[in-house]
Amino acid sequence: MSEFGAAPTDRLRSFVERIERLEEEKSALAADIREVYSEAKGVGFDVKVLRQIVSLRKMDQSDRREQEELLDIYKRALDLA
Amino acid sequence: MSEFGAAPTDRLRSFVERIERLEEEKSALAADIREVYSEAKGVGFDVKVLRQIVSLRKMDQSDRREQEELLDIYKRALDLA
Amino acid sequence: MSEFGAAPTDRLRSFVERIERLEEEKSALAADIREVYSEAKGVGFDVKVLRQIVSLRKMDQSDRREQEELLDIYKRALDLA
Amino acid sequence: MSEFGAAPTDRLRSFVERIERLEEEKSALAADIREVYSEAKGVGFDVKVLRQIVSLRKMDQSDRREQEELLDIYKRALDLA
DNA sequence: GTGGGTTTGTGGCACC
DNA sequence: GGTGCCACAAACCCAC
Repeated sequence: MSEFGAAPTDRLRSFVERIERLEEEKSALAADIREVYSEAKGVGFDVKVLRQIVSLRKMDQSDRREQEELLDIYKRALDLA
Repeated sequence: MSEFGAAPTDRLRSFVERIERLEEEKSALAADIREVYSEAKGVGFDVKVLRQIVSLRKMDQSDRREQEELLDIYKRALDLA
Repeated sequence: MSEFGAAPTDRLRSFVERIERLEEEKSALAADIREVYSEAKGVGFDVKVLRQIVSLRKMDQSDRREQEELLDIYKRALDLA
Repeated sequence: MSEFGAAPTDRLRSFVERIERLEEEKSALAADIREVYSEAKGVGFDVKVLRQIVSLRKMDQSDRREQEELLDIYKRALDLA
């Protein structure tokens, strides 16, 4: 069973720890975001709709238009409009 | 057709922008993480294996905790806790 | 370390196996569904929009109206309409 | 504002209905599974622990496979495969 | 462009 | 009754 020498092992450990540290920070931010949604909900905003808004604003405008237009066509075809 | 007044609109915008800012930071961290993997790859480590390592180190904790919890539940169920 | 007697152990095993069997069937159906989407895509339909349609049809009509109306209000407030 | 002709509309409707039928069956199975858990609970088993058991039995396979794959990758990396 | 993996969103569930 | 949690399913993204 081959194995790494001391130097590669140290480098490996270093990479892993850097990643773990960054992922910890990322998790903390995710928690912050959940908290903001929760706060918004607390003053009466609808969280689900809020998420839709954020998602829409993230989309390129022309893509959004296209998507909405396509949905409309499908909806009309199925009498859902 | 109802709509928001000026104050709720401002609050809404504020929430949305706070969320967007946090998500931006989160995305930046995700990019950082990708970069570390890329750097590791650059010195010869296998990214996929590296990801598995990180994942295993993360799992080892939660699995053990789960396991302990499971044991605890059994013990309590049998009045041995 | 306490443990179950023979009868409870059998019952437990029976429950677990029933669940596993049902989950297997559920997975098979999930695969079927993916296949239908794939087939629809193959003849030119947009899968994402298709999913939206299915989702909308699942919603109660009045709920759907409400949701859409609410989204509209938020969109107008943020000049996304 | 474009829209579908009669034939594409029929095809669309057909796809949607096939999906809805399959999803109905899937939901029914999900309900069955919930019912089995409920029944198990009714005779004194702990549902949460039961879920963990099912999950562990499922994981035992995939984890072992993952583990073997990981080993394989290492071996190939070291020209031992 | 396709597949895998990660992440996000939804729904059921228990607790309060 | 509602709120937080957790598990599952869907969407997204990257790498190939």
